[in-house]
Amino acid sequence: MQNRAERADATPLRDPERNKARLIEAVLDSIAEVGIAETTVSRIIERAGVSRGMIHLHFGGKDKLLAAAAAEFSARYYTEMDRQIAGTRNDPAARIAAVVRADLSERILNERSAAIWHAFRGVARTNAAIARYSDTRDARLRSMIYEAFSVLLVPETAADRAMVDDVTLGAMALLEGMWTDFLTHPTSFSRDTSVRIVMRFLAAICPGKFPD
Amino acid sequence: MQNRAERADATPLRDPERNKARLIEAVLDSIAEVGIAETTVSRIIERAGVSRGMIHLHFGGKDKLLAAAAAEFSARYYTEMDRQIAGTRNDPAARIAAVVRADLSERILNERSAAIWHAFRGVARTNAAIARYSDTRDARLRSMIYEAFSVLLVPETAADRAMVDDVTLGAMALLEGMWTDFLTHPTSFSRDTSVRIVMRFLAAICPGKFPD
DNA sequence: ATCCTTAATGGACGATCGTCCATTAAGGAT
DNA sequence: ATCCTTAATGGACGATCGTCCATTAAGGAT
Repeated sequence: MQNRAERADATPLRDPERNKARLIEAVLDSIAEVGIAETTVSRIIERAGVSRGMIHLHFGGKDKLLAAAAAEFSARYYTEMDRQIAGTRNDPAARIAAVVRADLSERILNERSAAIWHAFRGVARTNAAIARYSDTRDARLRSMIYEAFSVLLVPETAADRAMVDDVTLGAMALLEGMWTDFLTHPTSFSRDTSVRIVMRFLAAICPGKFPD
Repeated sequence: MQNRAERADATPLRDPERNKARLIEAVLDSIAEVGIAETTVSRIIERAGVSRGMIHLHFGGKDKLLAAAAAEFSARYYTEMDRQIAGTRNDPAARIAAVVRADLSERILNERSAAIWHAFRGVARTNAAIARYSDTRDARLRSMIYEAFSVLLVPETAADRAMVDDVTLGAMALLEGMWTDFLTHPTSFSRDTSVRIVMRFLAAICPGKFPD
């Protein structure tokens, strides 16, 4: 290892934030590649290139590091979602289409993210910390869709409001199912086909609301 | 322990098939209640009420027992599915409706099965044996839906055949999404609402094919 | 130049984990 | 009644696991 004076850049030898980020990234990579069961402390620190004591030092333990990784994964989801749907606030049909395209876009849905998401889902029921961030991502997507349909369908009667609930649930289910299809059939999956099918279902159930 | 002559019933002291079944049931119960990570050899044998060596004796190891449990879970799914859709062979619309109702029926979708299913999904990517039986259940459902739509929509052109593919994928996605909704919102989930929404989406995309 | 806070290290530790085998005994075959 | 196959037992075992702390040293404060 070079000493500080010899290093050309100004990378400090000590950088807790960088090390925390490396640990979180190592956890997400490890879950995507070998699964949660094989994501042990020894594998994590090896990937992150840090020493054994650092998980306890910065996160207080392995479980809290996993929770932090779930939080980061969830935060990245809606940061990217917000970025992709920016500018559609005044057009609910365009916003719904943008949410669907974003949820199935390469930056949000890819082999890594689908693997991580389903791994977290699988343990969320018995891991309260992971469940919290899993739910957060979920609720975020749901409220976006719900708000947009509330504007698009201008519900007045109780039946109208039930329609907004129903179509929101249906849209969520379709997107969720497409993620699962991606996970289970990564080679035959087509991003464009998935977007098209979801939009066809939504257009069919809301006649005249989604002009081509 | 009573000796054989004293026991009123004829329950044998040795019964390998009964013990295998107990182990598989203990694994499924444990996964549903505490998750795969906590489903250790010690917990499994405690639930099953058998001795430590029996997993190795009857299954060759813990991993093979988990695979056998996944196989059993998958087999029960389509046994029950077949039972519920019996008698709809000549009416594709009725068959699709029956498949949807069955997939969301209490006997197939309940808190235990949803928890087990998502737990298996979460590890399938990194556990080839579990992936195999996960895929089997999946392919079974898909082919039932595909066959029914092939009859219902009488595809002649390439576009017609693409429609069958699309609506099959959409139906699978909707059902998959409803299972996830059940898992993540068990209290607010409504079986009837879910069936109704899936059927409304399918009816909307296949006009006139699903008479009420 | 010296002090002080705290980031970082890495190994020791007890607590599991799943495997496997020597031993016992059930229960059918003879 | 005796033999023989094999189901069943339960503890020993080595191999991890995650935690934690004594120690080192980076680097800002004085």
